[in-house]
Amino acid sequence: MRKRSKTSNGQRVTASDVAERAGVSKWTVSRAFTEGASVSPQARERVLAAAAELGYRPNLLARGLTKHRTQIVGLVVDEMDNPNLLSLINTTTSQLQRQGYLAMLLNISSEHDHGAAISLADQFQVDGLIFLGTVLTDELVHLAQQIRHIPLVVLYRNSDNPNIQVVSTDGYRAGREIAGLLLEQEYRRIGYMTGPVSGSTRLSRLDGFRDGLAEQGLAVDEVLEAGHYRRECGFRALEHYLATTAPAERLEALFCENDILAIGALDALKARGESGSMGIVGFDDIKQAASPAYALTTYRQPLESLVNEAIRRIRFDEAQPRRHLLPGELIQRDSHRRTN
Amino acid sequence: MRKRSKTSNGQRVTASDVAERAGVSKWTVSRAFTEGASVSPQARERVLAAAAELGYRPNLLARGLTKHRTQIVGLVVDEMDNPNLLSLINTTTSQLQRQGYLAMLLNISSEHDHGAAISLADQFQVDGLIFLGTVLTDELVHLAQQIRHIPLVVLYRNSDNPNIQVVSTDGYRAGREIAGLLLEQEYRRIGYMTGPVSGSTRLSRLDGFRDGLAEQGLAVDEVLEAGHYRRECGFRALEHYLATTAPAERLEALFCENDILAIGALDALKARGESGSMGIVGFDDIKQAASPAYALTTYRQPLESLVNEAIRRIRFDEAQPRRHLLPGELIQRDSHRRTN
DNA sequence: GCGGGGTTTACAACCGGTTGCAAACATGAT
DNA sequence: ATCATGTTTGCAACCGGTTGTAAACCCCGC
Repeated sequence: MRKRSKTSNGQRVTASDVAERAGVSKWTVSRAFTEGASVSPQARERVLAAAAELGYRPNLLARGLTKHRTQIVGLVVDEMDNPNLLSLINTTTSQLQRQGYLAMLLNISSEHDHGAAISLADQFQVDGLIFLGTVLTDELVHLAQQIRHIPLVVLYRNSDNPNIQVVSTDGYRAGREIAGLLLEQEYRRIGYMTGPVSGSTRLSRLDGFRDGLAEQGLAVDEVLEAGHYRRECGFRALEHYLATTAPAERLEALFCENDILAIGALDALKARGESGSMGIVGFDDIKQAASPAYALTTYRQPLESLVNEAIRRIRFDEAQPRRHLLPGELIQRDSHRRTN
Repeated sequence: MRKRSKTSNGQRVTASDVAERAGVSKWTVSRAFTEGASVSPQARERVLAAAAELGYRPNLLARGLTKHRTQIVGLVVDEMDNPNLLSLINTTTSQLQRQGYLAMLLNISSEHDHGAAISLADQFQVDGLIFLGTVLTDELVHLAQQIRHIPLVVLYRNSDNPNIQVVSTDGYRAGREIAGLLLEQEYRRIGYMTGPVSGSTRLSRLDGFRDGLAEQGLAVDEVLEAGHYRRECGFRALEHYLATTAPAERLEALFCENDILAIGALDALKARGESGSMGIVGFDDIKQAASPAYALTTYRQPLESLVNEAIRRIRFDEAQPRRHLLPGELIQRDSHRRTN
């Protein structure tokens, strides 16, 4: 038995096969598939027809080899236990696909393979790397930068490393907008609930919030520390606060760093039968936020735009690293309003 | 300015560069990097040294082109809103990476690109496709099978399509084991809580459970329908049951299809101050299950083994499609025991 | 009928590896 | 010293595309 005769019995249909079928040479086939190439309309027509009949689909490895561009983006992901991450992965990948890119998932969360994974991605000639909600160690950045000149983008997070591209939601602006919203409601005693203290995510958001309040001569009265981005943590933090603070002295409104925390907070109010006694605002606009049980007022990050911007930066590999902050959208539901 | 002189100034270090440095020919370099090739130890030594000095890393596109194997596995994912999926993606990708594979994430959840995504994966010559918790339409299977001969594996789910490889936890066996556990506790009135009725996942689990109980002459007394795999749904389902059933007639034990539901159920008991009045068993062993607040007895799926089996099937492309069911592990904590 | 300008197309070389083949070499037995 | 055997190594060809160049072609005006 022979090994795959070129034309007929072999599984793979190559450009040469199409060429033969269409009565042209394989170079013409290649040109027929590239946008601005000089091919006569009728030649292209014939090629495309032949390709369709034979079910030809170009081998992207071969193409990548010559073009030095693969349309693959490495998605470096950490913290695989953060449920919020899933929605980020979701929008990122689907947006990438829509733009003709494919995502190679590099899971950094387990053990020490940080270097190995990135190196592997490099060997596959990825067009760029997107870091998704990763705690981006300097080691990691260094690693990625020295390997080859791969465009790096940190998405959704704010890295303070100045050598790296950042595409993220403008937290400062969001904080201000939310401050404005709460001031409209004429709250005076206003608080903030924070998750893990590490994230620089928090900083800009809280800064903007502070500055927004300050414009009206107000300040953040109380910062509640929830510890983690988990419903129970938000629940307990507010529960504890309510239990230890006299009603007259309580906060009138609370901006939570995160929808998860906000929902915990709403649950805590409900559990004490005090729903509506405190205006609550979250951040992210997760699915549950829209449920009528919560009707959580929150701030939606412009996920699609963020991804597209990241892709743009990979595609054109902007010269000097710069952070790009996009505004999100305030989603007004009911939870920020007084109802009693 | 010239375009990348081959050896020195060009970014990319190729096998030829290494060859020159090591004083051998590039073919020897290639052989030094393949496992069972015939190369003299000292030649390999020199090549490896030169490669290390130059920072050579083989171009995997080129390798894939000739070897017809890429070490890339397409991970077809749907239902991107199922939080359980994240942990599946996590273990799957990290296990793949550990085995030298890379995962290309194909997000099917949005719109109509089912075909496009799979076709794209094919063009990248993926070694196989793994369907992860996907509602696997026949159209999808057909599509994937006709394109090229790509090994397909459905992971974690039980497809009833006989033309397709399935690697999954043995739900029937799990059901029996759990039945056995509950019988050991001498419960008589035993129930089952189900999520969406569609999944064939459920069937085998419930079948095994039924058969296990039947061995002792018992049956499933009550099937509670929670609707979705969400905590609130489990909560409400049990809450409603408790509210409408006289204490004397209540179930003594309840096997929930899912830890999420089980946790909802535990919360419902707690909310009524009846914690410990009903033995609860879940399925999956999610993180929360281990928390002392729940101490949920559950059944852990052998995730690593499942992935490895899937990889094995992709690598060796088993001839006839067959389903492969692996046993999981019963995790006994406290929630299945009587405490009052 | 011929030469000039613009398109199309064929060709060769290449991207960066792998692999079958045969020559070169080393080894040990006779 | 000779030969059979086994191991290394160099070479050419190839994987399936792309791209620069040069030849072939077309249309047109002179």
